[in-house]
Amino acid sequence: MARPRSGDKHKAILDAALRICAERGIAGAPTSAISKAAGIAEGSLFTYFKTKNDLLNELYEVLRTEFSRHLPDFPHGADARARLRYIWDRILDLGAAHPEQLTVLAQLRASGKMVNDNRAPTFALAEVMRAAIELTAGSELSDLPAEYLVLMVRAQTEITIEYINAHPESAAVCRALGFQILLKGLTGS
Amino acid sequence: MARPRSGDKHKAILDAALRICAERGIAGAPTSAISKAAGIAEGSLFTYFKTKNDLLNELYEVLRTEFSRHLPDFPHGADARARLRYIWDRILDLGAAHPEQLTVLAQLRASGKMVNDNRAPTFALAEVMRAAIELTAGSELSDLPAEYLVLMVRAQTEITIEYINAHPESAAVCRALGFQILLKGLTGS
Amino acid sequence: MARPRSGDKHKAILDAALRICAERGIAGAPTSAISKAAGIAEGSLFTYFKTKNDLLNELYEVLRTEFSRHLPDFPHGADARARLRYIWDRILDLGAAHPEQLTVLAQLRASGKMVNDNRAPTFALAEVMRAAIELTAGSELSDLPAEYLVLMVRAQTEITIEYINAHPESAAVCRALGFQILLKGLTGS
Amino acid sequence: MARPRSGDKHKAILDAALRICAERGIAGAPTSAISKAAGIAEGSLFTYFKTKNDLLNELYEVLRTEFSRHLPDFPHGADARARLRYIWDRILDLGAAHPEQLTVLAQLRASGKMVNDNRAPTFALAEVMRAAIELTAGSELSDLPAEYLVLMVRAQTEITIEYINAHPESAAVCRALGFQILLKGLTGS
DNA sequence: GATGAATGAGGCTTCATTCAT
DNA sequence: TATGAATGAAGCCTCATTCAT
Repeated sequence: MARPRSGDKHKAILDAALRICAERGIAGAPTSAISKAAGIAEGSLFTYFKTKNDLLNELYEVLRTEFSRHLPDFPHGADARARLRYIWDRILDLGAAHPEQLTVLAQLRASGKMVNDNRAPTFALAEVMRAAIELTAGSELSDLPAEYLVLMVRAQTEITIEYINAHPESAAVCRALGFQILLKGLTGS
Repeated sequence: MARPRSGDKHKAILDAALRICAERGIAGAPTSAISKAAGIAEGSLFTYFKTKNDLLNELYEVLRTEFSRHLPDFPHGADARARLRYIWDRILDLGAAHPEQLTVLAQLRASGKMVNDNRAPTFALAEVMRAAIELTAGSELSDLPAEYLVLMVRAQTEITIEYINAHPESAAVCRALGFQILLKGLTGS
Repeated sequence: MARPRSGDKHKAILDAALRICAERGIAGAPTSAISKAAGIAEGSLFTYFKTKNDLLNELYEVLRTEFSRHLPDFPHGADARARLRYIWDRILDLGAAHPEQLTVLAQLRASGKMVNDNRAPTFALAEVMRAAIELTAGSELSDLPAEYLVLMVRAQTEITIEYINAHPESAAVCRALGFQILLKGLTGS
Repeated sequence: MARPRSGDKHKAILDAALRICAERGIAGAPTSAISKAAGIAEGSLFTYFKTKNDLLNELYEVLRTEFSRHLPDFPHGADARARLRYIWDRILDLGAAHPEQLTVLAQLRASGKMVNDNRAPTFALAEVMRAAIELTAGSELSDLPAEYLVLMVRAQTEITIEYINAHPESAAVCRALGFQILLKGLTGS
């Protein structure tokens, strides 16, 4: 683990925090362990983040946001179903490749320490919302707040990932049929 | 002959733990605060629970289980839809009446400290599973593991409660249409 | 371990204390463990001994004294050498049979908590002193305080037991030659 | 770059531990008292010693070893009797000057918590052994394990110091005649 | 007398944060 | 800016002792 060059320390700390939190839980992630994993001195961490809580908040934001960066060939022109499916697949891919990211995201969300000052929705979230609105348009479901629908989609993907990680042999079925349930729920077909 | 170990005190500690954890998060719930809230001395807590973790585990079990106790007039004879709806309603009721219980349950689940030695499913969980199986019978969805379906229902109820607590004005819509989505997802109608 | 009959509780506690102290050291011998080992309730211990320190002091006294009870056929008429040898042998016997007793005695002595209100010497100690005085009579060594000689004999037996317990194969040599050293030291022959 | 870990502080802690243990016994030496006596914060103690037991072990090693450092003009060329006498005198000197060191050493030895991973014998111990071997050579006593003889010499010095500290007026006699006993024991003359 | 729950003062240790170097 | 020693407030837990039953 080469010591990262000076400008990247900020990122190195976030990476280290992610790793440690994933391995040992937020409660088991002292700043000392994080700075060690980041290859810096204990005190240096506080040059980059004023408090541990600031670090955690930024980590939360990064994790929340980062996903949207990995949607290069999003099918902008396709229909709502296809666009939702695309995001569904990418999230499941991420869940398989980096389960820690989602684990930690969930832990941070549950910790009740996140500031959450009505941040801008990420690209993915915005797209999920658009798709959900389109899919429910015209039916009674259009009475539902769009944010509620977004929460629902997120919950569905999260438990699908959780289940797949615990039972990898069911990955294919859950991916396919999990989406089908989601879609039928929203469209009735 | 001696002062008997008090069942009340046992319960008082669990109640206090629930309250403190709900208010300040698990991490912000020192045993000192819990015992104080329970009206006992710091050391006494350890007469009833050998370690803090034991207390948390028992709290988890209680919360997990307790819900099933409040289903007096469960419609055993009704069809799957009605039975699922009954449970859906009761959970939402609980979420409205005691949001802490579900908050803390989620926190404990996320903490990764629960022993979870393949405990028997609660009555409610078992019924959800039965209903889900009946509802998906005959369709492709019957290929899905029943546990996955249960996770899904739980996730759906949780986010519904979360949303309602944040936006009480949408309570009615979310309760009705949230269930409709769930049902359509499972049955396609 | 049958619960001892009421009158023997005092002794049961002392026995238990001896056992626990030997196994886990004085520091690792909480009153709770002692009372449990004695088959009584935690609080009952304090019916028999006002404080833990009192118990320890009495245990000390018992251990110190008890040895003298097991000298039934002490050769009162024999010469100093034979009498000293008799005691030497009996102490080594005890050290082999009940190493805990001496271990704990040493620990208690080192703890610095013993009251030690110039207690009467035990029979054995008194005999050691008489023998030592006789053996050194007429030589320069008679200038030494008799108590010093007693300490010396005790030290010699203690380390002999310690060594034998650690290296049982040397038991015979140490017993024989250890005594020879002691005797030559005192008499020069 | 940072405040360097201070060798002084390391030593100050050991000194403080020695002092407190001597005054109040190991059991009466909380880390809080030690750090206070060392003039540092409670937490700082653990910068220098990972656990209290580590501190105690190192203290033990220091005490065990340190004595050998104060034998500047050891008479390497002299005969066994003279060399043994030299060490005997130095130990008694130490016992008079720093009785705590030997008290605590004995306490630590008795505590049963020392790691004692077959450490190299100190210079003094090695010399005692050599002298004892020379002195007993040719007699039956040469059948005795050398370690036993070392234990014996140590025991003899310890009780001599103990007695002298309790009865300073006998210092001269005990020093002279105590050694004479030791020597006669080993050589028979 | 016997019981064991109750007490609360400490004990050891961890940790976020500060600050001298 | 980087470092890591220093800090001291908690945190969890143990334990001698008391006291209601």
